Amino acid sequence: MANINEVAKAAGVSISTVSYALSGKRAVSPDTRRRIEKAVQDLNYLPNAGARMLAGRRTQIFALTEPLRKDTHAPTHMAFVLAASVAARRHDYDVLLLTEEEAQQGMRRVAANRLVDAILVLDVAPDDPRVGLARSIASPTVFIGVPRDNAGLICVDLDFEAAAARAVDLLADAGHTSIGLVGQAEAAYEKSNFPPRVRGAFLRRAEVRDVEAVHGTSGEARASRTAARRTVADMISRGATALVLHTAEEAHGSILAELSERGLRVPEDISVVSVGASFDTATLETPIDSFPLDPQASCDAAVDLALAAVDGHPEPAVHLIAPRYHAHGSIGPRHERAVA
Amino acid sequence: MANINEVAKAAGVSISTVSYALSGKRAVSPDTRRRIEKAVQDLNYLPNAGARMLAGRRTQIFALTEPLRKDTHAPTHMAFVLAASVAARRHDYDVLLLTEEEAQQGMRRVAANRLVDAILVLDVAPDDPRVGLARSIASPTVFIGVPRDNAGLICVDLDFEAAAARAVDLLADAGHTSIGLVGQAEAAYEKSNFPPRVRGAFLRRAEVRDVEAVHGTSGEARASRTAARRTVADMISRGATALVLHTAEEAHGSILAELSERGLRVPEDISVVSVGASFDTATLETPIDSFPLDPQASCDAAVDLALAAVDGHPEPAVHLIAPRYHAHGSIGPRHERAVA
DNA sequence: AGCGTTTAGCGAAGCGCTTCGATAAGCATC
DNA sequence: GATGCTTATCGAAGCGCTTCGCTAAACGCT
Repeated sequence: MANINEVAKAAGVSISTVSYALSGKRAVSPDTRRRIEKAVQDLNYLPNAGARMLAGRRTQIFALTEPLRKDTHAPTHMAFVLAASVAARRHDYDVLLLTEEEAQQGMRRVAANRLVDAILVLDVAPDDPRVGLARSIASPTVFIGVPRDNAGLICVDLDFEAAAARAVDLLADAGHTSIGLVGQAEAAYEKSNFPPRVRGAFLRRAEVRDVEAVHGTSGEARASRTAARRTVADMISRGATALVLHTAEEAHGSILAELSERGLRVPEDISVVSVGASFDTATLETPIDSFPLDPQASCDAAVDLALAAVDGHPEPAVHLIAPRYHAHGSIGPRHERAVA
Repeated sequence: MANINEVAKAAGVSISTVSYALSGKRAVSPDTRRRIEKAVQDLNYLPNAGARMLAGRRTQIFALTEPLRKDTHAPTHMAFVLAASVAARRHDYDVLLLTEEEAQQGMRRVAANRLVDAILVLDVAPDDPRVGLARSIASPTVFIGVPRDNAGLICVDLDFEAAAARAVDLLADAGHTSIGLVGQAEAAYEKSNFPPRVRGAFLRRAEVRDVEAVHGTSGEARASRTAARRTVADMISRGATALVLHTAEEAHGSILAELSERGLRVPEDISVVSVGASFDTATLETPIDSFPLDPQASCDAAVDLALAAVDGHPEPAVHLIAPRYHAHGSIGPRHERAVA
């Protein structure tokens, strides 16, 4: 309610001194600073957001676009939204939500509006319409995910290729010579950007390591328990002694159930490692080694890039985040066994 | 990029005329209006958000607080966030996210800040700390959910009591004399505001209709498949011929599985109706009649109330939304049958 | 003592809008 | 033709801040 004028009066200084004391952009004597700080406390002063936007060049707001697709995994998405908000707040930024239908028109609006300093794009599709939009608007835009055509864009993502390759390496190092990748539903390979990246890297690395590799999906249009189980059963009958999982939590569950029903113990009879999971694989029925999705790391990086872009140092490039490995004892040496 | 000055120049009028033409707050001649509209189009003009906030009294932004609890059901929550955003946009409002940890301090901040015109509070707990906060800040605050102490607050919620009572009525009208309510996990009766309301209304209405009623939960700390199935099994063995479900989607699924495993057909052998579901009960294995949660209706109402409060007509009261009934043929007349 | 240099603070000009009078023109009235 | 109403438009003040440029005072040098 109080404004800078009242603070200035209370502290016995001019408003410009108050402004400089608060922003730190010019030196203010320790004594004066203390008087101003006291006045700020006493009056419970916070600078008016609108005035700040108008006079300063910043709005201290990022826009965050919601997913375009209806079938986005809600908990994962929430984790990203949360991580983005927290990262933004650490830099004194707020987050404005641009939802689905409004995402595109909204991006245009808040950019022209000068309502936000930058836009963060979540849940990026391979051919995302927001790519073209980003190129045509004034606001710096950071993609959390990598569209196919990313020339000139600022993108951040987990390095799925590296994660998949390291998963293969771990298994190959343990002596496995036949590895299965249980991937997402087939439809996801069209609509989302990382499933194909995981698959590609998996197959390439298997080739390099000279291990037999098969890829199977966990459903057609959408992931299903039965499809995932069928895929696993098939892989096992074909001699796979290790599995890389790139599926949702439910599918992880049913895959582990399938293994246990076949009397296969992890890691004694079969090794399992998860890639790009959005949940905690340690709390599964059988804890699973994992290169998880890292919303926080991604969003932290995205916010840093957004800030840099706001400051006029845009770094148009794909910034990949090194995957982190969480070991939970689900990888073991290969043992000969009868096919279950 | 263009500002009101350039528009005024292009249209050959003063800036105040442009402002009045766009806001419609004073009459502008049709001819002038057309020239201004053309200039706006040509220059792709949108009024600067900061300037508008400062000069006008509105920011055209609502804050939306995220849930405080970690165990909130993500898809349901997303539905509310989405519905709130859409409702807000219909009135030319944007939505600013205040997440968990920041929810309380953030409410204070954006209120003092004048960053938002009103605050919408989601996922309200019975003893929500945001209640006291709401009373102490300047921003109008609308609760989507009903805290225990709601004196002087503006609250919106589905009328859970009415839904539960109507569910009982439907079943009693169909001739059922023993009804079970499968509720949420026990912990939810402390942490959330509506489970106890549903249970209370269920029991009271059963009393009025003179039918036998039992209430069971679907878990302790958190809902579990097995607990839900056990509760159902118990109810059936005690002679229940109808069930009211107030559980999550997964529990609905396992309850239906339990029924089908016992050879009980819906609605021939047992009637089922769902209350307060956040998902579509028509797409379950067996479609179930439902009085669903209605994020859209709730959020529409919340936004209307927020707008009224911004305009200085606050309506401190609990506004209950009449439940809507979706029939899918899961209620039938009572038939004698042997206990399964 | 006289000089330049740094330091701390002030005043004022905007940022781009909204909104309050004021005014001029158009029209009807007597 | 003077009077009073409308109607359409304009000018200017002001929203609360940031920031530029300036001025004193204080300081250090020779």
